[in-house]
Amino acid sequence: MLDPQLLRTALDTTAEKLAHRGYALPMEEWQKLEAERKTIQVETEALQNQRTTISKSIGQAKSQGQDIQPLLDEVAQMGEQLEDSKSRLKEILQAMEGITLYTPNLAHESVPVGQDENDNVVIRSWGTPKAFDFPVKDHVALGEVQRGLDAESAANLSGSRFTLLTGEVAQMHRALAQLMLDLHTTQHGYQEYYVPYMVNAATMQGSGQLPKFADDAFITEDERYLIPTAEVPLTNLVADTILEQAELPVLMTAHTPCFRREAGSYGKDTKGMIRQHQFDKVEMVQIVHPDESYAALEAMTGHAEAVLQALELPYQVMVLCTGDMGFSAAKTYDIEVWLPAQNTYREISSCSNCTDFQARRMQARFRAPDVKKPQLVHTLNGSGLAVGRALIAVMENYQNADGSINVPTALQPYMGGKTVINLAS
RNA sequence: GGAGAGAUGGCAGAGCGGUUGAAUGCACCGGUCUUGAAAACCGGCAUACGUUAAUAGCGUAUCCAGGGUUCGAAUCCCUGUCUCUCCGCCA
Repeated sequence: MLDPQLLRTALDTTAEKLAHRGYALPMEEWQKLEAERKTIQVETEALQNQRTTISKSIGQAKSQGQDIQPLLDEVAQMGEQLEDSKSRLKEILQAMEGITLYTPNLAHESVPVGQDENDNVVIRSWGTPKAFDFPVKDHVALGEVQRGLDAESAANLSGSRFTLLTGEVAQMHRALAQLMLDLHTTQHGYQEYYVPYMVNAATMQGSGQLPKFADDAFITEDERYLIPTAEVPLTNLVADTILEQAELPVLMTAHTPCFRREAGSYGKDTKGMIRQHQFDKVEMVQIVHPDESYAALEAMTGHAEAVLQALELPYQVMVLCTGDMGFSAAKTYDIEVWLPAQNTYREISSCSNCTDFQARRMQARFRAPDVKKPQLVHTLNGSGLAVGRALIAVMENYQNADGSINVPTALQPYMGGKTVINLAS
């Protein structure tokens, strides 16, 4: 949620900034509502004040044994007017909330203005794609050779966009998640969490998934949502709390499955396990002082990169343009890993500074020693990394001509010292 | 799943439907005293929104949440959520 003051005092420039993100702020409607809100709210509060005053004097008169009938008559007239005024105010406030809850965050000034993913900008790259002297297989083919990746069985069990992993491929998937968690907890200062995979609507709204993106989430019969990312439960841990400044920053990480409807992505990445309804991810979340959030974004992006460097996988870092950023983000870096079979870089991590946008929705604040008023914290989240895609990247980048797969050095301790997966022989 | 109890300020804990934003204690902050500290004493100590130049005043809201009764609700009624105790079941 944006600062409502911004919409009152700087409506034009705010609307312009939002337009860069492809969001058209309904300015006229907003201004009309705001003008009416002002009048009605002042009126309602004045009426409320009058009634309270009279009610109190009724109490006094009664205790002194005086006749209260004249006072009752006086207040009787006000009742209806107050009710009307109240309900009108409620309508207006709801209508205004209907606008603010659907309005995305403002982009940071350093974010390039652009339409879509074609306008994202490469910031840096790391590593050199390996030159193969044989035709490379994609992860689907490699999975077949290793008898470890089975889309058909998963489809029989569940439908499309699910994957079944077996044997050493499943083990490597698990090993990757372990490596990531260990790296973040021992090297980067994050505390590990185990979190609920189902959350309520208020939690989904706090981090920005609801109400606008309800179609993207799976919902249970009792109206709980399967988490689309651990960002949702982790970030909401500070909802409705006031932290001491000394407690900041809070660094949290969790390995969870993520569930996404992928509505609107029909026909995209239908082959293989690039885009699934269920995938594992190690997530990083930071709760920081507002002055620190952009430095924290750089650091967090580095934490995600560290995983790829440990796995010795070539990648590039992109800054997303205004038109391609997520709803809650003010600035986002995507990290793309090299996939030789696709001969391109594919997203494996996304790190965002959400500034005070989620904090305002959740009422997550901190108290500075010298400032009386609690202030909103800034929140960040980043994948570190998507485990399924990391598995794909390792399989494809570490493949041999016979379809066997070398185990990256960093991963070997997590796989009982195995140096190669080779079920083909 | 069955039976019962409960939810009040940072914490503990009062609160016959009437001037209660809410007693009291602890914690915390400031002061007096002290060489310093402790103790004692004095004072202060919520959040949001509105109005406003104002982080000044004033107003409104908030005693789990949402409805209702009433001139008036922390207090009464209904629904929901959560917590605790006992029984059952269970990884």
